[in-house]
Amino acid sequence: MRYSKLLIPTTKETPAEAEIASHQLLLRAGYARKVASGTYTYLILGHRCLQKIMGIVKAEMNRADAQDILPPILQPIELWKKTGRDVAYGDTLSRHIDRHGRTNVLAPTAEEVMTDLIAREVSSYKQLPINLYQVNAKFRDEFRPRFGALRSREFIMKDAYSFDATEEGLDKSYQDMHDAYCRIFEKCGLDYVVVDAASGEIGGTGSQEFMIRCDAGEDLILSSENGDYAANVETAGIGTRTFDLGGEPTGERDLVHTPELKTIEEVGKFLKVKAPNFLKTLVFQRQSGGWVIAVVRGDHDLNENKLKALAGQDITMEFDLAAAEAAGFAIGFVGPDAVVGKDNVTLYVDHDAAAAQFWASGANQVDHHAKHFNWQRDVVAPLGDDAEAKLIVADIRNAAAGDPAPKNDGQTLVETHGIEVGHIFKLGTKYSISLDATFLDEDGESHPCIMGCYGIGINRILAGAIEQLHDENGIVLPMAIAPFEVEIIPIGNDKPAIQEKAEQLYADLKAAGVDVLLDDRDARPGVKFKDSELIGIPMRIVIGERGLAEGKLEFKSRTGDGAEMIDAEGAAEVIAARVAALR
RNA sequence: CGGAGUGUAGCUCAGCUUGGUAGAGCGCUGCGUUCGGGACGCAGAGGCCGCAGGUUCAAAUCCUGUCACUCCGACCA
Repeated sequence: MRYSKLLIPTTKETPAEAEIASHQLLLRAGYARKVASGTYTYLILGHRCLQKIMGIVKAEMNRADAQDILPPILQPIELWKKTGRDVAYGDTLSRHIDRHGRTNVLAPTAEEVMTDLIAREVSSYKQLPINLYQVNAKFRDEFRPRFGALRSREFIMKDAYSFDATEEGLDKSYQDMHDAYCRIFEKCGLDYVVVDAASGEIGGTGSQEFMIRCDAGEDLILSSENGDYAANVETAGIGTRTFDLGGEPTGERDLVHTPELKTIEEVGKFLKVKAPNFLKTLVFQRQSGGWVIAVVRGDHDLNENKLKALAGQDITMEFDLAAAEAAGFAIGFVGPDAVVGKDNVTLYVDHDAAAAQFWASGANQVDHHAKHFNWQRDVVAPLGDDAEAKLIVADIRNAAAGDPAPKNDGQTLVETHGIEVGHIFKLGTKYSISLDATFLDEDGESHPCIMGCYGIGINRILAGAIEQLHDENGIVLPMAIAPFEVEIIPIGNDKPAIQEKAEQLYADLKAAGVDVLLDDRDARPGVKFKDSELIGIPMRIVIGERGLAEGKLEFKSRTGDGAEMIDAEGAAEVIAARVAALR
């Protein structure tokens, strides 16, 4: 295509609204423009990129025998009521009432409509397994869209849904998708990592995320130093740790008046106690009755997934304050010994909080904290025979850098940030049961389909690629996903020989199947060079008077340092071969 | 939804404290010079100072409300 005909509004200045590199560069390089918070128009460069990514994704999905279909974005809410996700999704689910008063939703994902299709059309095990996918706009009314294409309200997602007759079938479908995803991200030229993930409310037995490593990523990844283990902090385990609840007190309990001080930071400053010497005590109410107290060290964060896995899913921190007070909890000032003397309360303590050392904690009195808390004296002894049932030491916190790796292989966990670009789940039968997607087996018995779902954020790949691959001059996209593969820059618009050579090379490269951009603008060379680097075209051919006099063209790779002179004669073939080698 | 901040030319911003005819740089248009790393000169176009009230002889500037956007947090597949 000809640069002069395209809308590529590059800017020298960085737009004030963009904080992170990918957002800034998407705007500066003229890839996209914002329409409203969390919604963007992708211009020619951005759109071509997205199409390249979609092409790779579709090719690999098709290769894995998944089929590309096109369900509607606007869906009747009745489908969502069947699975209860009209409620579970909350306000993130965008609703719309049509002229007849029917409520529709803008689909944030497509389990319902896909499963419903299978329920209607598939009835025999002979038709399974089957894998349906779409690449389509998705809408999530995020509380807080941010970071440009990283978290937008409207975005393009590839989502696939597998339906199997057996668990073994699901395992295979899942593994096939896992392998396809690896190929996709490799083809896109990205540094990615597969991590264990929490399957959360969606349920199921297995879940992995595909992360692009970069500092701007919203997710925290914990991995062992040798890479044998990697997991999202939501689910990352911790290796074996020791604990000791039996040590001697460090001193008499010392009550301190700490009015209006609630956070560890505030109280710590006031008491001159560092966070690792604090016990953080959190109270949960069990919906079926009773209470759960969780204790972690002040510098650690509770992991609700882990706690719920141990204590039950029906516990919540959103309880009525009056009820908590009635039960004897001085919310904001609770200490571990709040368990003493109460029925129907269970205490969960993280290993690192279960130590015999100096502790400061809440004092179980409004506006008071206590120094010299001691497990043996203040909790274990008073509980007596109840201790075994009511005091449980377990891993209930987020893993952090420096923790032992879960495999207990001597490795230590390190933290990195990542952008989640893909997520695969073993769903099981949750959706097939509620939408009645059943099949008859060989014996004529009816069973719900066993499902998996597999998502890829197309826009996030673009944003993540830019985040990962850019330099001080602009975007540096890999050949496979760049909007154009080669850019031709003629120097000297008034020189017929140069014009002619540029036109000829442009035509030859197009004929050779190369995506080529000809910068035919009447602009100074410096402007063309700067724009070329900013928009990140992988290969650049400069046609200038000096080189042409010797029958040469200048070839430069966006990633390489120097330029190289190549023969003008037969240049198209040489360049086309180099492009092909990097696709 | 809680906290913080910003809305002035297409973009980046100054002006606001102390009210008195709307500013700069970049970009854009025309002419000329220039032409291998974001050129230069001259001449121009372009703003209801987010919106609505209020105070005042007079509001970009002070007050109230409102909307939008950004960041931190919470939430979330």
